[in-house]
Amino acid sequence: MKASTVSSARRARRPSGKSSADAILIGAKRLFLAEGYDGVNLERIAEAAGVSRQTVYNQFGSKEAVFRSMIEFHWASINRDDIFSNLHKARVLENPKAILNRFADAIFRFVSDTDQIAFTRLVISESRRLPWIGQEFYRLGKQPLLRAFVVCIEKMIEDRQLSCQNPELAAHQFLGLIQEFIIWPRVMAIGPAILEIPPDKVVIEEAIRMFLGRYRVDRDITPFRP
Amino acid sequence: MKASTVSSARRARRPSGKSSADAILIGAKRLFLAEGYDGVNLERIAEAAGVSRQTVYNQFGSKEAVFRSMIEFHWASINRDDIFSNLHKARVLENPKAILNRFADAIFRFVSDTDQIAFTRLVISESRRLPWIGQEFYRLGKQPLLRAFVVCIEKMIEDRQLSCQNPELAAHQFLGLIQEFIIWPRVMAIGPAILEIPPDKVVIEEAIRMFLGRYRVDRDITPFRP
DNA sequence: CTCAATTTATACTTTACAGTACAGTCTAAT
DNA sequence: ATTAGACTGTACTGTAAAGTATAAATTGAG
Repeated sequence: MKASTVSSARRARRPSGKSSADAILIGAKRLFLAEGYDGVNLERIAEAAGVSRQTVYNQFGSKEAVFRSMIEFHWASINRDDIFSNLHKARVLENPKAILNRFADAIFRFVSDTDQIAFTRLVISESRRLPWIGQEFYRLGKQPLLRAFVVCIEKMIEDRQLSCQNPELAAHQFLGLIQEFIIWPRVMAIGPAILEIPPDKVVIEEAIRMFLGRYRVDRDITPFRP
Repeated sequence: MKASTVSSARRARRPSGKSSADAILIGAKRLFLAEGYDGVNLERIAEAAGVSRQTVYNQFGSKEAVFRSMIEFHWASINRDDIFSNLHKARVLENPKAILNRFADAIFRFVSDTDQIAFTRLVISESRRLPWIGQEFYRLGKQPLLRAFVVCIEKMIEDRQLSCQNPELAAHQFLGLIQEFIIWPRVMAIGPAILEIPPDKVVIEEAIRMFLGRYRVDRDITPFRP
């Protein structure tokens, strides 16, 4: 019943540079992170990519395939080395406090550079439908961060700067001390924070203080007291 | 086209005892917690409650209304006093270690007695659609627990058992030290854990040790060392 | 017993979206 | 210039689920 079957196919073979697949994934990532799997349909993803819905099907075959590719795309686009490579380069004689500070800094960069808050929400929401996404989240996200930190701790133990039986546990403890303030309040609450959280600087400072209060080796008789 | 329009309405006016509304909420809670908002339709909720779908509409009007009522029902069914009333009764001379242990215990009971893992997942998943549920979760769940704990800490400070400038921060720190192991791994991963977490006993013991290492007042010259 | 409230079964409307089909059109490579 | 392949617009199917309407049936209360 439509008057004109004319004027279709304004573009064929994407002009140049990026493939349409990339454009789709970029749009899909933004939309999925912002509104969740069920909150977005392929129409909108196509629109966001400046592409027809049919093209999305041509390239990926199904919505779930788009989602899966988007996750891979997300992890691939993170240059982990940039974020915490220098953790490994910790000089032997460096201050434990400085090392911990650097790790905390790596966490911050990781969180802000990689949409971790929205991504965490997505993982939790969809891990029932797609069990692998929780595992990938750990394998590609948290695990490398943790591993790097454990290595740091072990180095400090070797250097007799720290006394610690279980470096893995200690690493988790430090993480917990920070995430409780930085990550979870934001994951739980959309929009403005519900609770008053102290400024990041204080959180980190206090986490380090507590951590060292437990694991620092006392080089003299007086206990660690700031 | 159906042969018989006979034999309908097997029951009218629920026999006795609980109203059908309660049965619906109980079923809804189980299903929503297990499969999320979108994962369940009212047909199944009605079925789980042994009630017709129409009755669900008669009683609640819409799916979202069922969900909202289910959340209220959940919080109403938690007897907070049972879980951590004795925190307030901490005897003046009691050991800080014992008090912390009791708080950790309260967390455990809270988590296991109230489906907190599944519920947390639900809150995170649906707080975009329903922003109030995140706030309610904090107001009715975490906040009371935290408040009670802060009071404990302040009491210990008065008794000169602890030295602490910011009891609220300290409470969060202790929480973080425990939740990192007990809550979040389970929230992130459906099914078997991905990472090896130490047994709860160890986690709590180490959290207390670290907490006291930072905030315990030293009554003699020797530093706290187990 | 009778009545009114309540419940049920069934059938219907509406909406939303995944996925498919296809014909027409543009561009790049040969 | 021709052609192959990528892309588009449009229209279609199928399905799932929310929500509505209604007549029949049941039961408790008076």
